[in-house]
Amino acid sequence: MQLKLTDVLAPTTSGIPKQEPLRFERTWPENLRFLLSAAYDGAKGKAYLKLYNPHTKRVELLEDNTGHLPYCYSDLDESELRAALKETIERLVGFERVRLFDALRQQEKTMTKAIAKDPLTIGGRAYSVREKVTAWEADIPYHLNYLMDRGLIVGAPYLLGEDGRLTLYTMDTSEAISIARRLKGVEERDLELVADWIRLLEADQPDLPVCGIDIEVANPIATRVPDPSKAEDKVVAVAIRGSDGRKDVHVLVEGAGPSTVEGDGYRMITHGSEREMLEEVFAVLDSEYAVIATFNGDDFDLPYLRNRAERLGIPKEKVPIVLGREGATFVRAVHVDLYSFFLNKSIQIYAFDNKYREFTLEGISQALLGKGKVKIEEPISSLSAVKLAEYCMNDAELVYNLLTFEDRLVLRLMMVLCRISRLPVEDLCRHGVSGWIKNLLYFEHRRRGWLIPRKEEILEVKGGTVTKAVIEGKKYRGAIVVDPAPGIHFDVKVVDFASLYPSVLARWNLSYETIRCPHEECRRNLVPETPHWVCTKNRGLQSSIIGALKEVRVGLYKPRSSDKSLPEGQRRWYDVVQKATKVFLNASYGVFGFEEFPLYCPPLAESTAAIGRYVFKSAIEKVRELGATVVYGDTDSLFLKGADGAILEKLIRWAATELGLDLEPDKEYVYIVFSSRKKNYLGLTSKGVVDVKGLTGKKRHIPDFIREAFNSMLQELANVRTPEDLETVKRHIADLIKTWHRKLRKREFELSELAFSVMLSKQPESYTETTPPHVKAAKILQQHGVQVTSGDIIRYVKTKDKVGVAPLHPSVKISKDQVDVEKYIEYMRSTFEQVLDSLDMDFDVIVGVGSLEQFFA
DNA sequence: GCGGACTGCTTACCT
DNA sequence: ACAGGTAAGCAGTCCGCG
Repeated sequence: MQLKLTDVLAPTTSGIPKQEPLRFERTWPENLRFLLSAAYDGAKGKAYLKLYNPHTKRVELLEDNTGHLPYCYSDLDESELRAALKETIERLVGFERVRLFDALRQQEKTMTKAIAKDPLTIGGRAYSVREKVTAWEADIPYHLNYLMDRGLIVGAPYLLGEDGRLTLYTMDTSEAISIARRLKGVEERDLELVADWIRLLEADQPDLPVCGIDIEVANPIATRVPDPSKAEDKVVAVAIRGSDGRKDVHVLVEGAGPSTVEGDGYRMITHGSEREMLEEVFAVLDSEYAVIATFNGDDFDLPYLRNRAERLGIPKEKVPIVLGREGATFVRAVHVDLYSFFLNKSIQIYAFDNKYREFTLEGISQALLGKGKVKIEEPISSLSAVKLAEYCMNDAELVYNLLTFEDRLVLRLMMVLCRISRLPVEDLCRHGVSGWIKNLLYFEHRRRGWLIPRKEEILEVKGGTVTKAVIEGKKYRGAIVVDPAPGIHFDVKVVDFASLYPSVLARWNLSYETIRCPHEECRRNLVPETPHWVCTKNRGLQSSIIGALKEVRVGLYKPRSSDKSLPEGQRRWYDVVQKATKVFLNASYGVFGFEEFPLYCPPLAESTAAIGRYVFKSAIEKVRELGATVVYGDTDSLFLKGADGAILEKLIRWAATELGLDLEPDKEYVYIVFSSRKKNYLGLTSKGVVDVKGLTGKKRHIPDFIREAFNSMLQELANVRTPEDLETVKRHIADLIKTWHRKLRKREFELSELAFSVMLSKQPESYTETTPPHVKAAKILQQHGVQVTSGDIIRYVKTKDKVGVAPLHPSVKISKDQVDVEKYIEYMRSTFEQVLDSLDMDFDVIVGVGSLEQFFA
């Protein structure tokens, strides 16, 4: 059955005119610039912008000429403010009465705007305005405030006028609206917002000159990481890998004169003087690249270089590094810290599909590039110049590759995320997805002339939650998981609601200002299972903006990312946009249930989940009414048996008309195996892939030995097409279990195959309640002088001795005899049982527990 | 003093 | 520092047992 929903329900996206191929390095007007970042120049007391000029391939700095100043709002009047701000009054320029829209109370409000000479007067000092009076919008970093007030979006192209004015350079609004109009499901009232997203996401992009850098420091104590704030030790190597082909590694060889040697695919430049070496490096970093990437440069490389330069007496104007409170950047380039970017959970999960686990250069590079660091046996300070050069160059190469692999995927992803969040790249890298959404919503408030509410205000006006979570300690009830029907089921079809929570947000007008709004007449518009109501008079801010983003993702970028008729380069770009929008949509509900989010609104998060449950339950009921069976379901997906094409079509049409939501056919399983456990199943999809969810056999911490044994079972299961095939395959599975079991018994394994690898999520000392095995192993490592920190993956094997575990590490000697084989058999048993249960098989019977055969094995 | 039942902690997963 | 829901292993504790 091939149900083509789009044919039934809505016009396809093929009705949308295809864009001309994306325009990289095409002919742009002479005054075209790309906005890369904004910053504050403390010395001049002014904001400035970093603009990339694609014609000269250089970054230009544009100082503010609008007279913009830092400010915040207060509900006191001028005289009250003057009295309260006596200590800092000379740093204030003045006060203005302003009218703003108070969205919480849905009414205009008069506020006093306190305008300051510098950002620290607003916040950051003991006498700052926000310390002395209740202030609004006083926590926004000044450079972000500046971008918001000028409506400027980083990552977007602008035309630079003679007067320094910047005009967004994109397709016309009318053109964007005509595209928006053809997307299905876009309401007339949201057309403009949808068009705005399209303009922004379709805008041209430059091929920025980029590089990756890495430094090495000679520290006398090998186990201690050098302190960048002191920068006491010499910088012995700096490597730069650039998109212009530069592969330079500068190495300090004291006593020797300057020389340039061609290394293996790179240039090694030796310096007799550290100072001269750094000056030469600084000159390159101050002019050649628009984007400079590091791995942990915010916390190490850049502050180290900056402070080391100062120690060496290099004049300030020759050091292009700017240190800020949150990190570091360059004067004429933007800094991208890949470490903090990859640390971002949303990036890890949604953009990279959980492909990397560890947040080290080695771990991430291995997972994404299939390459790693150069192995060295000695400490940095005792490496030969050539070895050091090779090591440092390789790291810079990895950094560069991480930024640029797959057609600059990461760089493009960052630039799209900047466009969506309206953040500069540096800020984007440093903040989590809640920071991104915060900035987007703040920006929209400013655009509309709305006052950004204070966190306490929202809580006071909107109140808390009323539902009870299933998990103790959670704030409200979440999604429903249907009990799976245990056993093997043939011909199962899955349908799911496309981006359920964002759709609910959009469809039910959910926003912090529309939930429990002040209008009496809206109180009847209740959210199921709660006493909350939703505004019927005004369109919610975040409801419309997230809704619009969802429409462009679903209507444009998702289909285009897999549209084989498009050129590959273009498809890749659409995949980047598709990924970036996914990250935003996925987080758009959760942030409102996150206490630290400045627009935290418990009833809003609670209502979103409640409507999600309502929708889900209604769908289950509808399935039954249509005569099919729900064999499993989780949050937004339904696994159906006995649902033919006609039933699916009816179901989907029902969801569209009755709920206004997209229910989509997802996978089809030839067969699927459920135990009684939720979030645990295995099935063969119609595409011939064995899909495994949640089973221990696929968890990443388990020993390779067990995973391999489990995978060999999956290979067998891939051969099952009909119930008849099952018996043969079950026999094969029994055989293979016997084989793997025998291998374990006879100790035919390498220690490394038996290693559990579990992440240490805190410092070992911080485990006060219990001492889990991986923590025991970590503590043993410490006793052997091995450094362990939070975030490390600890590898250990289970042993027969009293401790029960031994870390697997070169510095700890263990032998195969120490292994507790019984424990591993037990682990293997429980891993397999999750599947065998439902196939009417029994691990113990297969391996013959208590049998003579086993006794003599 | 010992073992089973139970609870809470921890990690990894699913949506 | 997006959310809640689920599974599993293990450490530690409670409880019964003349």
